[in-house]
Amino acid sequence: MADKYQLSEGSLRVIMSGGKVEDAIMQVLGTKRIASGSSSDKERYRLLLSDGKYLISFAMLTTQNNDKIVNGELSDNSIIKIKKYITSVINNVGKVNKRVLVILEMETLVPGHKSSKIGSPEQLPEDDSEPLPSETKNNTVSSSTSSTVPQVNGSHRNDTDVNMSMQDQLTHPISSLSPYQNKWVIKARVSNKSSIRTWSNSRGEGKLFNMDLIDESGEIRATAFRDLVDKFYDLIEVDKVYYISKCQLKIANKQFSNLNNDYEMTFTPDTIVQECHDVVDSIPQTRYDFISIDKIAHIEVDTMIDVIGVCKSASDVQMFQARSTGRDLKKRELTLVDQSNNSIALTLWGTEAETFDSASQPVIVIKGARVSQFGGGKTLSTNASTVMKINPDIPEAHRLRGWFDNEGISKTTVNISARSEGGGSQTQWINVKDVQEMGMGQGDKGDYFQVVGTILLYRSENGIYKACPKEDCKKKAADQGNGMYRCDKCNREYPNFKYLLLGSANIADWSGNIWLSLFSSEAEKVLGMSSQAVGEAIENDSQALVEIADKAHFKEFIFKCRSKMENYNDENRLKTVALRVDPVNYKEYNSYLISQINELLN
DNA sequence: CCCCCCCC
Repeated sequence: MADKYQLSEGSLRVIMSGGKVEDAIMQVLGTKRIASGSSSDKERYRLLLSDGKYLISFAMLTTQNNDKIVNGELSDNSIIKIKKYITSVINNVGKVNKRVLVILEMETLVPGHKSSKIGSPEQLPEDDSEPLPSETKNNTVSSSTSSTVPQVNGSHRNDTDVNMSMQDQLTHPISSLSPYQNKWVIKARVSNKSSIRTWSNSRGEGKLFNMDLIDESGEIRATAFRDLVDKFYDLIEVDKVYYISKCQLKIANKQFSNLNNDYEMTFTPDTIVQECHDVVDSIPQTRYDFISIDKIAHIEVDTMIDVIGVCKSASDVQMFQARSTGRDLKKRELTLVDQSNNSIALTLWGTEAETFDSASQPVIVIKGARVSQFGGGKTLSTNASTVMKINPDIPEAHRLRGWFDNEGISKTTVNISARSEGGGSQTQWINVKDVQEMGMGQGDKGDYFQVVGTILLYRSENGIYKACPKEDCKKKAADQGNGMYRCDKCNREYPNFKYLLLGSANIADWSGNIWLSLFSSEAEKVLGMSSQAVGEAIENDSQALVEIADKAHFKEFIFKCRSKMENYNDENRLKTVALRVDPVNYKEYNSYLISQINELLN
């Protein structure tokens, strides 16, 4: 198998003197993990690389390729094709300049175990080409890429000296920045810029803003503080490309950023930022590491993730006071769904919540949402550093749109934000006959349980009423006969009302049947219609609910219920309310059945 | 040097 491929002999000599070789075929003779600065760092790997004639030990993989080593695809003797690379000359004080090869994109042609060492490659001699003038002059770094080699022609421009000094220089890939090497210039696109934020705490006060910088090799977050905010905030514009140098690097705190970099930068008084006016198509817009929604169920709370989903529905804006700060808050909860047929709630805040419009069911792309947990389900929340894009022009968004419009729209989804009653612990599964037999509803708080049941009969009589229009008030409104509706609870009259369903259904499983009352929101799910739509249908045809209810018959759901004994006319009656109705989550239900079977076997 | 982002 290995005979199929001929190594690109001599290509290392070209590449390592700044030249360009397309799709060079090389052999990996060794891999070595580079000691990292901290335990939170991503591992970095250095390769011993041969072109059959020469070998170099200064080859590095960008961390995006690490999985190839971890999964064993890339091992000793593997033959690879180098599809995209950058070289950088690193200045070692008092020593000869060293050129490093950074592999951005590669493909494994033959795995190591199916190959053996080819030829007798020798150490590539030290760079024998004359160093570029800018390298000597600025005592700094340079690089060339396989796709865009910056032109050293600044002397013919009418720019100022400062401009020329920046633009003449060859640049350094973001993925190779580290705190141990501070002579560099990057050429990066600003993919996101925060607003100016002020802080005040025990260590002082000030203002700051962050930006996300991106190039072909990777991305990094940069922050400017205090007077540097005044100096740079207006200069830096989103989507523009800049030459940036002389920032301080430090270990990134992963808790607050989802950028794929172990480090982040801080602007200093020496920092230089200069706009790049060339047309630079090679620098990407934004990098995403999308996590499919079903996988979020297993992701640790407080992790920052990127996600893409169709906004299937959204709540209205809700206003409340923060318990801790007393501040007035506004939120809106979106339901996102993707090809995994799972859905998750995403909370937007403030202005973003107010202005969001879900009517067209747009594709939402989020970079850096925080995973949180509520009532046993997982949810997502945006924060100050989150970037949200609506219907962005990226392939993933078009693919998702196509899926949703064609099939996703009609599929039932598993809601991973669903909460189980009782403080996050699993609600007990029971059979319908047990509701009576277990003596449910004796306590004053009632008993909670869930059943899987089929609707035998949905009662259509008195299934709807005109309620107080105030949000969250469910009181029946009295028609005053003059176009006004009176709510006794709010003690006022309104010119309007809202329809609410008064659901009642008989559901059955193998063991028996039981009558349930349903909250309006849950009755809507069973009927597949909003209360308002049902109300309007009845206005046109008083018997409309009979037909609507008939469509719900023989449908199967999970009913999460509360049973409580109530006293009616001196007679005790067990009342059971379906607090929540969901499509059957077979994964969850089957694991319950399996545990039951195991119990029987023991 | 921020990094709070809230609630059910």
